[in-house]
Amino acid sequence: MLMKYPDVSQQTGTDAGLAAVLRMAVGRLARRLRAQRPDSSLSLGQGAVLFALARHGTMTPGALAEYEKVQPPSMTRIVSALEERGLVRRMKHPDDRRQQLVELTDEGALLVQSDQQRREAWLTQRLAELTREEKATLRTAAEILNRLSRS
Amino acid sequence: MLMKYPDVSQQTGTDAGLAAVLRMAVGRLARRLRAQRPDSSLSLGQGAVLFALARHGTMTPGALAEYEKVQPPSMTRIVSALEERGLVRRMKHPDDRRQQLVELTDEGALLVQSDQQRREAWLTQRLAELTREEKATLRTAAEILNRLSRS
DNA sequence: TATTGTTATACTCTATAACTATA
DNA sequence: TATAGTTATAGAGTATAACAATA
Repeated sequence: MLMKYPDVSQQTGTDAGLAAVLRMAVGRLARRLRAQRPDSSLSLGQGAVLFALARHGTMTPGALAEYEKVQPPSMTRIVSALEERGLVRRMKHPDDRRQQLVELTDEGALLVQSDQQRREAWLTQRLAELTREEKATLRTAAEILNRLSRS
Repeated sequence: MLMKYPDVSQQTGTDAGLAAVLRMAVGRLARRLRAQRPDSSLSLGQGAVLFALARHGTMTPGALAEYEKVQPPSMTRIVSALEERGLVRRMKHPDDRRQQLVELTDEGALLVQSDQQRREAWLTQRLAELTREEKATLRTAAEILNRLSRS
């Protein structure tokens, strides 16, 4: 193989090199996941919001936007799309009428539970081919990546 | 905290649960990285292509599309954008005139080298706050993620 | 006929700026 | 005045379908 430039694996010893490799890996997998997503299912952002609501209960649109690292208008669109599909419900905040509370409907909760396996089918299949150690690495890595995203 | 539904961390014991968590983590970090990218710099896809060319030398557009998991028309756009900026050069394939070979220009190679740290600055900063063990985990995880994307 | 790559077109997702309602 | 959320608009990135050139 022609190697005009130093092998990048040597660059992962530095934070900057690791950042480069990680950025590529994350970008490539995100594109791959998007391609695998069935038409009938949810977008990456919609799925993440349902997931967050399942974890945290009701949240305001603003809190969801901050949590998912998108701007408020983007969250408006995501929540509106979910509401049109009957998966979430917007309620008035009891104390502050500027705010809203977003909550899963029964249908939304069901989708989170029952659709999760189906939506992750491709990735689940790939994961099944990994060793226990590799899966443990990814489990730990996922937590670290979430921490990075939130900082 | 209101917990209407089981904590997802309990679900990571299964491949499907890990797939769900990993998909969220990757999607969120990809959005975050996109937001951090400076205007003057390259898109995620453009950067990945320059990176691949630096690693593998010349590649055909088709090979690049397959490697980066995008459709050929998308790769045409990416390569055209890079060529307009003088970062890559398209050459005729010596044996098959239907094909082309894409190669880094000197300017492109320089950008890969010198711009890498700058483009990953935000992520590098975040990585610096991690322990050695956590960084080692991410290094290993990046390799696994790349393998997943290619399978 | 099959393959490589491009052009044409449309869709999805996101952001910034301006606006409304409430505090 | 400041804050929460929405609407309007634009930009980036991707895909599918149709096409051109070559094998």
